[in-house]
Amino acid sequence: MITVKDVAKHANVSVGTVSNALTRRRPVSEETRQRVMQAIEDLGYQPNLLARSLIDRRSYTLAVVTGRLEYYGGSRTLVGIEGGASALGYSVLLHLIRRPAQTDLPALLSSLTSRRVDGVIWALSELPAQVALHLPMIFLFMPPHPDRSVVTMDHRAGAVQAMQHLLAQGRRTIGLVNGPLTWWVARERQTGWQETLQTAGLAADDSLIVHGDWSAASGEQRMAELLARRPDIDAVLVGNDQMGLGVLRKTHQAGRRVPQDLAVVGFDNTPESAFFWPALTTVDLRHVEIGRLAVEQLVKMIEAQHEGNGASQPVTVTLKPELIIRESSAASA
Amino acid sequence: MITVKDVAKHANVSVGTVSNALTRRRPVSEETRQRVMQAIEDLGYQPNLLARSLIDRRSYTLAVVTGRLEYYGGSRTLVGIEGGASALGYSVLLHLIRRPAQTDLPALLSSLTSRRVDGVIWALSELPAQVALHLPMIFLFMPPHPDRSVVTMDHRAGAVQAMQHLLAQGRRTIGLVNGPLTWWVARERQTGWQETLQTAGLAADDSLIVHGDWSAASGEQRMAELLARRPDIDAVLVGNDQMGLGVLRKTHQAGRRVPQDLAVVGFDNTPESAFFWPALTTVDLRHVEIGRLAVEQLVKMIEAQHEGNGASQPVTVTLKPELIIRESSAASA
DNA sequence: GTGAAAGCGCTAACAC
DNA sequence: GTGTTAGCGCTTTCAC
Repeated sequence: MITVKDVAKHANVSVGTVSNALTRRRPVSEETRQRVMQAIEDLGYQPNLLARSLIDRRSYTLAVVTGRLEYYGGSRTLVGIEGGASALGYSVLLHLIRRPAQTDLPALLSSLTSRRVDGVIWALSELPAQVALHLPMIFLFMPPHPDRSVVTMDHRAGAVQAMQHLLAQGRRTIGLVNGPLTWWVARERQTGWQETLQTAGLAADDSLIVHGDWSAASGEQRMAELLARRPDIDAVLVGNDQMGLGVLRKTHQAGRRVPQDLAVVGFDNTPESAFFWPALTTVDLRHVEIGRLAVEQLVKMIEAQHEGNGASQPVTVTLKPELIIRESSAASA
Repeated sequence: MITVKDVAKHANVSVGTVSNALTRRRPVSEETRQRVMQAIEDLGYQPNLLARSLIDRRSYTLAVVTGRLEYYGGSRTLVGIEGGASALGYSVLLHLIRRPAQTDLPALLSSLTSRRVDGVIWALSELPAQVALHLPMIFLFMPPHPDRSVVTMDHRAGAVQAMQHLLAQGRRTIGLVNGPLTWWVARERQTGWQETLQTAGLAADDSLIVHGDWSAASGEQRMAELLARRPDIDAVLVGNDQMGLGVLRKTHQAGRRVPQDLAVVGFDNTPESAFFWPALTTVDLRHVEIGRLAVEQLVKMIEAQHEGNGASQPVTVTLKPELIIRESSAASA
């Protein structure tokens, strides 16, 4: 492995000059710069970023801790994070947590600080017991909190939008195929569903609610139960598009037409949802933007801390979702 | 930030002893070990892995270079890679390449060596112009090659399996909705399609082939064209499940029943495919296993190199896919 | 078994 | 502008 020393010798300069030529932190005469560059070229020198990090006390690395990539939201958010990070000159260290409950979260966190990551994006609804205070962190998929920097989406508003749309289409008995209530987003959407019904003077009865696990499989199963219990429903709000797929399938099997007999609205706006049968009306959750915003916010915090301004004030950013109207929620025949 | 020095002082030992107590590379008396551990606890010491890496000349970090996560295969493979890596004590540095053609691949590679990653998993069909020879690398989504270590899937065999199944169900005029032929996997599957037809004494006419871009949208469009040109088809082999979704939708719109009038088989075995209408027969590509195997192979290469055995011989691992039979390919009525 | 000192590859501070 | 040297936090000789 070839080092600054070799380059310095080859270019007939000192190691300090090589460093200066490379980082431009101090001026170097154009002529020697050329010579250094030539030497670097000749020797195929690759600076050791680890050594530099040791001095700079920063690694230009961000860690992202997230859950199962099969959830569309998590996967898209990761895309946004990676894009934002590489645009800002940071690398991304990826940690996928399959079973948060069985995972030693504090140990993970200390492994991250050992690797001297500059910041962490915590995209997992489970929180680590205690957070290293000096490490800049952004939390996703979580309610706003005064002590934490959070980038989040107004899921409740999304549910309200979807419900108002269904009401406007003449629907009156609207079921809810939700995800598990252990998820904050699921609780928020349920509140939105409930509030809208109550405001409209309609019953938000518990018998209208079932809970899946976000999978298409569970959507199908839970929809069967809902249909058996409340055959009178004329619409369903579904926690995500994947469950929406299962709901559509079960509805067909039950001999009901969508949207004539039953309207369906999902969440996520996956690319596939436009090609379901019929095309699914859905709430776009702007996952990629969330990821990008999270990185930008995090990098701001890192820079601030590095300028010596100490830990910055927690910040909350809340995005509004967008309703995408397609065939599955057209007015009843 | 607190260092070995602080710990040493606090425990009344030398820094060397702290290091030995921590890494167990050299024996330390039980009594002093306890004292050191206590000091670490007291001070909340976090060893700096960067400094350690500088000496060890290894970072226990793997880089994965891959494309768009919206492709199911890429996303699942990443899950396998991360799982394998963390099981073996390695971290994963993620690089998502949106536009391979516009990306400076050699620059990316040298940034990786600058970060002193121990190895690279190249899960991108585009190759970097020249590869640093000393850096262990595994290539995915690529044909076997004598100079490269490749972990791959026998896509041709997958296509053959699917085609033989369709023939066994009595289908005779089988279209192909493929991905772009710029992708090796698409070329392989097309060869499998063609060979099976020819072996069966059936025409593998070009008019039976259309090419989408792997999206559901393109599946729908291309299927429309295929149906217009060859209304006589009684089955289609589709390059992936997402396009399969579009194909199903267009087929319904055209008033054809699946599977009675037309059988459909996809590739990938996405969880959703079992909930398409009707449930989609598909070829499982075992993406997670590919990722896991790739990491295991890579780590072997890294260890070998680190033991001083020099660069190891290139290895090729080829997995066989598995056909998952569902409703969409049942025998014609 | 433990301490002192050298050194991994680099940048920063201080000379000139 | 450039060279020299100390030192980032750690491991690893080499003494004892």
